[in-house]
Amino acid sequence: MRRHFAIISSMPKRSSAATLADIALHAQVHKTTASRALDPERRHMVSPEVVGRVEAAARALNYRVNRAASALRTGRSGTVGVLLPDITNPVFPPILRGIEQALAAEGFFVLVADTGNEQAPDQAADRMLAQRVEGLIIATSSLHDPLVERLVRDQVKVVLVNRRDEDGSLPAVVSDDMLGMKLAVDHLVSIGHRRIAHLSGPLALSTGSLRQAGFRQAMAAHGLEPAGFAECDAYSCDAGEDGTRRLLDSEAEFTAIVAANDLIALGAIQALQAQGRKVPQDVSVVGHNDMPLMDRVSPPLTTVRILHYEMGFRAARLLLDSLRGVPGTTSTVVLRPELVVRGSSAPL
Amino acid sequence: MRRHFAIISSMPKRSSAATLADIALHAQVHKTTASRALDPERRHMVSPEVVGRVEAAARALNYRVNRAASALRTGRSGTVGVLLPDITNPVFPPILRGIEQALAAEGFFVLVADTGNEQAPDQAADRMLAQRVEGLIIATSSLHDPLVERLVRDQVKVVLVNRRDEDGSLPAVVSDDMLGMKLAVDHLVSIGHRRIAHLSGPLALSTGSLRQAGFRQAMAAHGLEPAGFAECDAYSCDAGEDGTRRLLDSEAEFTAIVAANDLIALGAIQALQAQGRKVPQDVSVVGHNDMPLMDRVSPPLTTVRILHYEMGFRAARLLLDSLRGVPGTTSTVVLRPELVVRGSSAPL
DNA sequence: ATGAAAGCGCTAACAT
DNA sequence: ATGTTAGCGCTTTCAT
Repeated sequence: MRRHFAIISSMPKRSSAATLADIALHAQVHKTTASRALDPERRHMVSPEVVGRVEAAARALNYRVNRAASALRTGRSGTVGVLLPDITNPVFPPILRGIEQALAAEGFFVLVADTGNEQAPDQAADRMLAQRVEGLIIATSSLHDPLVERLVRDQVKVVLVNRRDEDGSLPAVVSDDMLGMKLAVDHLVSIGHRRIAHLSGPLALSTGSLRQAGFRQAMAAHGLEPAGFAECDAYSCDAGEDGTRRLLDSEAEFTAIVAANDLIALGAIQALQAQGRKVPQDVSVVGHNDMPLMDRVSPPLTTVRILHYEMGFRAARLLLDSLRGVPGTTSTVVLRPELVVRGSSAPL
Repeated sequence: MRRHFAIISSMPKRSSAATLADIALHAQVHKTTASRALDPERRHMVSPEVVGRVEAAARALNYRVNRAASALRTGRSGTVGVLLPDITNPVFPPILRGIEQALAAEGFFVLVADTGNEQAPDQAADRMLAQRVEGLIIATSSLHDPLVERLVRDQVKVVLVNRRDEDGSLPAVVSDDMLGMKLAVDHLVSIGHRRIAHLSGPLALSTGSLRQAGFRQAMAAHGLEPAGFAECDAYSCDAGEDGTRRLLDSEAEFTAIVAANDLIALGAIQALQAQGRKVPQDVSVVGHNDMPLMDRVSPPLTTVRILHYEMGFRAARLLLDSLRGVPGTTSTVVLRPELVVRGSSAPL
């Protein structure tokens, strides 16, 4: 096309974007030389004077390398895919931000798929692989995830974030879920609670399963039995309300609830108040995650703070290292959570 | 490479990903035919029987089209860039989700850049253009945005979301900011308030500017003068606290505040309470956006609900139409907000 | 230090 | 309905 126009007349500028050939022409060098001059990694092979000419030409023609072409040639697309279950869940934005900033610093881009309900993560992953992403960061995985297993079989570079696989064989960046629950239980015990119930997340997820195990272990360490238990089928307020109603119906007696997640905790508070039980006077509630705004809900939520941003950032770094063949990138990074005491828990 | 291996020995399967040539070989057709058979748009040119053979081969070899190659050939990358100022601001996740789902439905991918503080949106946009995104959805633009002007000059397809440009010449999907403020003011007036102050957002942004104008206009319609005004330099709790302190220092007398945004409203409540003023008994506060969790903060926030998800969804649709050359895609879509009355506002 | 040639994998245009 | 040819724009050999 452009060539065609060029023959007809000297076009005003470019009918489409400038290419290396244009730069080469303008700077009076071969396009190979132009390519080298514009790449910091290979610039040293070119005389400073030529580098100057090429850069000037690139600026004059508003040149931008065509990543589709270089991706085809080199096999590197400069993109990484991120699979999220639901970006509107407040846990994920800071994770995504950490991922994005770690990758942007190295010139990589993030392709995001919010796999939500309708669209299966499998499809999203396949489309991403067609886009030739160099690796995948997955926040959607369950303990036994067929998708993840398939990806690993296909030798796709994968890092899990916020979730881990059953046998811990995949690189993952997570918070110490067992420790988090211990912090919550220890806090409640220290202010006098003995009858403590647990609202778990989905047990098919590592977070749900590990936090439940952490709860039981922490209780046992104090010589206590769980005073009640209900599994919530999602990390949402609704699921928390529902789980709490089941807990109340079971006629379990408890003075405190440890929830697997802040949203579940908010649902629990809602359900308790609907039954006339005051939080924290009648029942203390502790969440997990310390999502944004948890200091401003009513009552302000006592919770376990997780380093979301850092989780995303380190997951991205782990993937970058793995792409560059740095050894030891199969390791799992476990971040240390901390307790944040607010108004939803009170001495018995 | 692969060719090389193939000569040495019959490799176990593929040393790298299968290509069209592999499929063609396997299905005993020319690769052009294979290409046609795998593309729904061109499948009709191929006999059903051959389509079957090709599809079987593709499945057997786990074939995925190389988008880098097809992007180079067709000039279409199947990606769209999204520029966000801060994904951790709760306004943006639902917008991003709407964008993502509208685009995914058409086989497009989203490249996200969180331009935050450090990295200029300009750089992100340039890198995206190098990636050959087919268009850009921008949520970061100010009223006079040099970046947007440059992009338009370069004929980049751009849609603004949640923000608009000064003269409304660019396609944009926004909420009716003036109407939103009228809803807030009318509500307060209807429950007896007369002395109403405004905490605006940054006036360089269309939302800040239009909401301020909407506030003044709505007040004037009731024959009222603004009882006080402060510009907040960001849409954040901190900026809201700061603005409220300035309002209080100015010794303006008011019984209600209309904030340009929920986070600013939360900051205002914080600052008022710190001065011993109760919300809503002493001062009513109305927010804007109805971010997630605004029904659970203390007191539950009266606010103006914006259709964030739909805003993102329609912005993406607008861009898709524009990419396909549908006429009339320069139009601006204005969505209708609605008032949500909760506990932060009360009769005088 | 620079240039020439080749080809990544795909699809559009042109045969047959 | 299928095949042939060519080339998108880049970077990696391999010369010079």
